Amino acid sequence: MSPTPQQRRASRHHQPDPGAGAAPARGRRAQPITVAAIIDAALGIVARDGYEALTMRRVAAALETGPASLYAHVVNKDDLGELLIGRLCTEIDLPEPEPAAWREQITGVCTRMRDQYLRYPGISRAALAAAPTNEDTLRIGEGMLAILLAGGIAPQAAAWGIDSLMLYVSAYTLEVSLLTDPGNEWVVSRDELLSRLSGLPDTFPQTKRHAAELTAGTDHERFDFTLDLVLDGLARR
Amino acid sequence: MSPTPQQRRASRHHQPDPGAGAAPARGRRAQPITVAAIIDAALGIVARDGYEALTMRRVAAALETGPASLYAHVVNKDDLGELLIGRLCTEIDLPEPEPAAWREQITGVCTRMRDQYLRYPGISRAALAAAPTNEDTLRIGEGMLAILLAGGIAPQAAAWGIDSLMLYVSAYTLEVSLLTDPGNEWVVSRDELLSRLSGLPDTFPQTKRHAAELTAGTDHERFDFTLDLVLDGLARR
DNA sequence: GCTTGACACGAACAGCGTTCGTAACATCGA
DNA sequence: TCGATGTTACGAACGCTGTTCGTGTCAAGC
Repeated sequence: MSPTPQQRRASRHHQPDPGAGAAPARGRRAQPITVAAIIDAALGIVARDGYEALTMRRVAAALETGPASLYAHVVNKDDLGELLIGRLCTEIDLPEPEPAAWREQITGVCTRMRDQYLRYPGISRAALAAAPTNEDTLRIGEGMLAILLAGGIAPQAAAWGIDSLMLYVSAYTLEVSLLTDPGNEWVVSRDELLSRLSGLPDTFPQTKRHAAELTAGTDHERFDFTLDLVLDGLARR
Repeated sequence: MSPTPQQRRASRHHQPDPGAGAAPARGRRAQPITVAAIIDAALGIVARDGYEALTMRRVAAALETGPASLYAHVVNKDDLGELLIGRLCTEIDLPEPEPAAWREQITGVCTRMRDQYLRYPGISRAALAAAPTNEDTLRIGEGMLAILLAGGIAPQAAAWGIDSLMLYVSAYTLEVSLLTDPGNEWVVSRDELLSRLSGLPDTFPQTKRHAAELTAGTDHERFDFTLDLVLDGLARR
């Protein structure tokens, strides 16, 4: 028998599984249901309608089947989320460490992760939930660790720094996704936001005075700013 | 009539509402249903069973009523989440800025937020979703802004720094909540994690070599490390 | 006493994740 | 060639969710 979804998941986390054998796949469909096909269908839904709209039933419908059929390939919905993150991480390629260019290399990886996540609005939710033993995310960690170490960062600072950076990328992209979601009632233009801050009561003196700075930042200026902040700190340790 | 939940929410965001008048509350219950009572009941559930277990039906049951009754006081579940975050933010007191002690003051506020969030596992999910115009979270922003400005940080750096810090606090607490959730299948001791990292294939050389550093950090050492990193960076601009 | 209007809530709807039992097929041994 | 075997696919159902609608029930105003 081919591995059960449970075994698949366990091996993705390098955990021994109370296992069984394996055998070739069989079936009677024109296009058999596979994990890869499920991931493809799911990513399509997330790209079009956001992570909130991702349901087992919709994935099944996209595959022209019923929801029950998915559970032969996927443990549950959380598992599917993890698989999606895994796929996204696999598509990120990591540069060979160049000691002199460690900052640019790290920024590059983070930026690629950011853009990858933003293509699938809200998927960072799954990234935040993904366990630290997932092999695909560990691959990114390995790559970033190699870059930082090559750049001369001390191992402990590098380890914790990577953690902070990946956490920040996930949180930032999740926030951006929520704030630009057209289904969100509170999405608001910069001008509107600025006028609301200026209209605050006098118990918010600093916020009113610096509303311009608080609402500043086009594109991903805020993102770059924070990355620089953290990398500056790492470089100095 | 007392304000509809919609009007309440709008005013919390300083948005004009297409309003109506107001009138004293009436009812025929021993203990009338109020927004405050709903928040209390909801926080009790989250504290005990986590944010995932927060259900309109459970909140209603705690108030000895049916779910429909809540919708006279709360717009929907997202609104309830925002109210919870608002309550938590209200309970955080902000120090009078002391220019010489700005670092300690900022760290103090972030730490209090962290501990507050951690008391209600998973609630940071709602914090990440909360709109940037919510008055209660703006209050924290105002307080931190005042501290940073008093400490001599440039307004733009202060504004973006606050953003990063609050985002990090939410993300960090969310991660910690998920990783220590006893219902989580992947929660694992430090020793177990370390042995899994060491058992990785040879395509993970750095991860295997520095498994100790990657799994290091008791209590909130990682949290303090990142805060220091960001504050160092802010101080230098 | 009667009307008015705000509050509370029972019942229901559509949709969700997940499980169970069964039907349909490919392969293998005889 | 013909079952027997084991695997895949899936219809139907369960229990739960957020939310809405219509009705009941009380306090206040005339």
